[in-house]
Amino acid sequence: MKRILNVAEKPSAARELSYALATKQNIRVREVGSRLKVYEFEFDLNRERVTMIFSSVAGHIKALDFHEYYRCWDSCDQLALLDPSKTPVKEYVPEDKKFLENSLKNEARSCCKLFLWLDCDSEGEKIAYEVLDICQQENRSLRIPSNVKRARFSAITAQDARKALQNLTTLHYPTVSMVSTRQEIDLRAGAAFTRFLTKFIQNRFRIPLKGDKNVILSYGPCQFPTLGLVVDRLLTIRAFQPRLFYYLELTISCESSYAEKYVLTWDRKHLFDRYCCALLYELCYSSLLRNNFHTTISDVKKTSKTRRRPFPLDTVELQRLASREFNFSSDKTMKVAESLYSEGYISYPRTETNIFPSTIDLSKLVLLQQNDPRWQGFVQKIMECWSHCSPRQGTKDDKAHPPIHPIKAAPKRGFKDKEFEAIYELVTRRFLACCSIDAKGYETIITVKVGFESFHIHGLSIEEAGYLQVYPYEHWSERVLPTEFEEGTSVHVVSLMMKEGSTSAPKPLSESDLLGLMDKYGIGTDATMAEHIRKIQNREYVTKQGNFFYPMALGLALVEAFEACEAYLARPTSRSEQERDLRQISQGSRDASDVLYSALSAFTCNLQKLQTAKNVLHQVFSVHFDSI
DNA sequence: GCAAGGTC
Repeated sequence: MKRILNVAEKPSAARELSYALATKQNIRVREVGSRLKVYEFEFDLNRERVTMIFSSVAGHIKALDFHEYYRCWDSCDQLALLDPSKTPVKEYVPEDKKFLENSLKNEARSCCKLFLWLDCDSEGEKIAYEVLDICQQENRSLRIPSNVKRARFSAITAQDARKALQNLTTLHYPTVSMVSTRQEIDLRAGAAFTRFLTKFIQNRFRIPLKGDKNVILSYGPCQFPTLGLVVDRLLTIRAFQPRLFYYLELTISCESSYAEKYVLTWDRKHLFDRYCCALLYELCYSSLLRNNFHTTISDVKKTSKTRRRPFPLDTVELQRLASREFNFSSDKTMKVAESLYSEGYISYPRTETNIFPSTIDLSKLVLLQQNDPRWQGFVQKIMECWSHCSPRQGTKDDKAHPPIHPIKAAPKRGFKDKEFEAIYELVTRRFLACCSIDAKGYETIITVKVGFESFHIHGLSIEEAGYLQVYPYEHWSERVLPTEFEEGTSVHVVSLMMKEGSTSAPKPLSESDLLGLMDKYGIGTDATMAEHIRKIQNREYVTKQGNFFYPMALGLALVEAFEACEAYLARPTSRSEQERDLRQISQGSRDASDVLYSALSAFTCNLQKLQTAKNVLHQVFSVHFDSI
C-alpha cells in the first residue's frame, strides 16, 4: 500500500488532524524517542486505499545564523554584517531539533508522497519549505513536484481537514522567500547594531546592572520601537503643561423630594477663561434669583442604547484583559494559557482570529459548561434562545486557529492554582458572553435651562442585561432618574457653583496600553509581543512599577542618542514599514533580493550615522552615566 | 554575548 507522509507544525495538530481524518479504532500511535508521536492509519484518498503517516515538527526546524567565522564579535566591522557579500549566513538544524530532522528523514524514506499540513500563515509556509528540504535530501522522488502537496485549512476540524485533502495545493514560494528575507534582515541588523552599541559602551561608561549581568545593548527591530513607545509617553508627560479650566455645576432636586439631589453637567463643559465663566455664572445666578431658585425641564430625550457583546477572544485581547483585570504580565498570562491548553482545558492560545469558523459546534462547547455553578443559570438562558444567537464576527483571521475558547469543563474542585482559575474563568466567561446577546437599555437625557445656559444629566435604565450577566469585566452603570422629570416639570435648584479644574497629563503606559499600541503599529506577533516586553525589561531599558512602564536611564539614553543622530529606529512605524515592503515579496510585486538590499542599505546608512557621531552618543550617555 | 519567528 502507498504510504504518504503528512507533517503538521506541532504535536497537537498532528494528533487532532489524525483523529479528524481517521476513525478512532483505525489509528496506531508510534512513539519516536520520548518527545514525538507518529500517527498511522489507512485512508481512502481519491478511491485509493493508502497509509497516512502523520508526524509533526515544533515550529521552525531550521535556524539562521552567520557562518561560524563571523559569529565572533571581533571578526569584522559591524557594517560588514549588513553586507551579504562580505558575511554569508546559513541555515542549519540546531542540536535540539536534530531528533525531528532524523525522524523526518526516517519517515520520508518509506513514503512516496509528502503532504504539508503546517499552519496556514506565512511562517507555516516557510516551515513547510524547511520540512520539504529535509525530506528531499533523503527521498529523491519527493523532488518531483507532483509528489508534494500543501494542505490548507482554516480550522483543525474534521470538515476542514477533509476539505483540505480535496483541494491540495502547492507551496507558495513567494511567501517562503518573504519569511527568509525577514529572517536575514532581522539577523543582520540585530547583530550589527547590538555589537556596535555594546562595544561603544564598554570601556566608556559604567553601567550598573542588577545581578552583575554583562552589559549588552541589544538592538532589535521589534524591541526598539517597543522601547520607543515607552519613552515617548514619558516625554509627553514631562512636556505636559497643565491648564486651569472653569465650569458651572447645577444641582437640582424634584419638587416632591428635596432629599434626592441630581448634579447636572454644563453643556459648555468647561471654559479656560475665568472671567468669561464668572460672567456667565453671574447671569445664571441672577436668573435663578428672579425665579426663586426654580426652573423647568426644557427637554427630555429618550433613546434606546445597545451595548454589544464582545468579539471572540484572540491572544492580544486575552493578554490585555488579564493585565487589566488581574494585573498579570502578558508573559505570565501566556504561560498559564499554554498550560491550560496542554492540559486540554482551552483551545490553542496563540491566535489572531476573532471569528469562529462555521464548522465549529458552539452549542456543544456551551453545554460543556452547564454544570459549573458559576454560570450554569446563564448557560440555560443561552440554550433557550440558541436559534437566534450567534457570535459576532470579528475582523481578524489567521486561517490557522479559532478564537480562544474552553474545550473542557473546569475540574469539579477547581484548579489548584489561582492563576489557572483566573485565566480559565476569563476565557470561559468571554466565550459565554460571545454566544449570548447584546445588552439593551434606555438612555434619558434631561436638559434644564438657566438663563441662556443649558445643563444636562444622563440616566440609564437597563432592560436586558444580556451578556453582562456573565461578563463582569465590563460595567454599564444604571442611573435611574425620577419619572416625574418630564418636559415642563418644575424643579428646585439646590445650588449653582462655579468650579475649577485642571487638565492632567496622560498616565504612563500600562501593559494593556503597550500591547494595544504594539498591535496597532504591527510590532511583533501575538506569540512574541510578550517576549519583546520582557526583553526590554531584562535589558533594563524599561521598568515596570505597579502596572506602569517607565523608561530607565539606558532606555532613555538609547532613544535620545538615536534621535540625536537622526537614526529613527525607535519610532513606532519603523517595523510596519519593513513589514509592508516584505509583503510585496509574497504578493509577487517585488524581488526578494531587491527588498533585502534596500532594507540593508537603509540600516547601513543608519549605522554609519551612529558611527560618525560617536561624540553625540558620548554626550547623550554622559548625561545619564559616569565615564570610566 | 547579537534578532524575530515558530513551538515545548
